[in-house]
Amino acid sequence: MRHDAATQRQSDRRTDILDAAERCFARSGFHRASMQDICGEAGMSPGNLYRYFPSKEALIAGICERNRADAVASFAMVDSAPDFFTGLAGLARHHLVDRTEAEVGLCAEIMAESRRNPEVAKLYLGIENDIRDRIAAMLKLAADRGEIRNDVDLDAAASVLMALGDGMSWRRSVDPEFQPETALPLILKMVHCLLAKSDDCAAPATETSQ
Amino acid sequence: MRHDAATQRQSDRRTDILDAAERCFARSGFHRASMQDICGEAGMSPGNLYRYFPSKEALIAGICERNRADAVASFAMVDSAPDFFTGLAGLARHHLVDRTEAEVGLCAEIMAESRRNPEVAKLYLGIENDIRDRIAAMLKLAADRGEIRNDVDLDAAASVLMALGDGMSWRRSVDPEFQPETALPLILKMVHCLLAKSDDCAAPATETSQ
DNA sequence: CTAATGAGAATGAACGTTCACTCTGATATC
DNA sequence: GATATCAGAGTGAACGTTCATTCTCATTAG
Repeated sequence: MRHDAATQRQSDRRTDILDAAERCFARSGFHRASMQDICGEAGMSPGNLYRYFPSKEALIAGICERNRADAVASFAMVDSAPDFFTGLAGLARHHLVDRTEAEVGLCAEIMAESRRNPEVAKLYLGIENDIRDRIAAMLKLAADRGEIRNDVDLDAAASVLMALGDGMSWRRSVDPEFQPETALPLILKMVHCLLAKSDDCAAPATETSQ
Repeated sequence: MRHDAATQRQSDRRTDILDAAERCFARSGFHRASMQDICGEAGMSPGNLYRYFPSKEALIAGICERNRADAVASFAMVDSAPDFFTGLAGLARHHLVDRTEAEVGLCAEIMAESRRNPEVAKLYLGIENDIRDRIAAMLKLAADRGEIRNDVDLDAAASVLMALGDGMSWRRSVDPEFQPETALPLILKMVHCLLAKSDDCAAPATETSQ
């Protein structure tokens, strides 16, 4: 089809623009990054950029959606983990340590923007609910398998895990002195204590530290 | 002295303005609240407001400082608590449940702003370090008293506690469905597991829930 | 030729801030 | 006691800037 080439080209252009916008947004935040900045970064004039995205809001929404896709993808590793706590540790490491400064910053930007912008809020809560569901499913599966205790409110636990992750991620983006590597083992131990069967509650105290 | 009356009056006016600004900021955020809004809320013309504060930045900084004072004050209750875990529970309840929507929102606004505004960042990190130090002191005291185990990195634990608090607070401000009351007992239990001496690790499992 | 692609100047609204001015009440002068 | 003088609280229209968005016109591809 002749269409394909043009459509593909359009899609590529959109991706280029989103890439440029992402760089600008991570650097300066949604508000301080002007369309002129983004145009400069994308090597494109404003008039032309507006042929691909109808507004700055649309750019922000586009960035959020890409972020959503990435976040959901990061759950793939969980399915291939041998047991619940190993999967959780991998997820935590990916979320808290492996992500670049820019990724963490962009994520914080989205969180902050969701407080102001209803459009972004809807997208953001969509992501969050999606992730919570996945975590809850993880917990459910682990409970069925007998890997964790079964007298805990799983939905509440999922919320707590998310709040924990958000808090750490946020702190990392705000406090340059914060060291995720130091905190991670403590967190894992804490969660282990909360969820593990009482038998092996005190077992793995400092296996990851030092 | 004749000065006193005038000085007092000036100070009162500044407080009035900060109150108005706080209401506007909590409602619309730092960026979306215009100086006109604040002037309206304060019942005052722009020209006059600028006689008391040199810029919008100065208003924001003023709000942050007041917030700092409040946060520090909330640690008073800890000193009067019978033991560590009781004090921590009170602190957590105050921080996560008792605070109004507006207070939580304003706090989130400050956190977000600190990512953009170096002035606010300095103030915010000042607050945070102050609080971390207090938490670390709490932990140290509890460790000395033998209330908690002594093989934990106390500074790291303080960071984790703060991240936990921030994460919960943030979530409350962003997700209307989030219920702090449900999550609180889980969190307390988790922290108890992390810090309590292994003997009574599994002891208070669901004492607060149900 | 015409339709898509692109550039970049122009537009208009929003906003923080300023400025020239008024109003009020106290103090000093006669 | 009445009047002139003055400080400073308060006003609100206007200014300059920033920024998202649009308009006009050139270039290129089919």
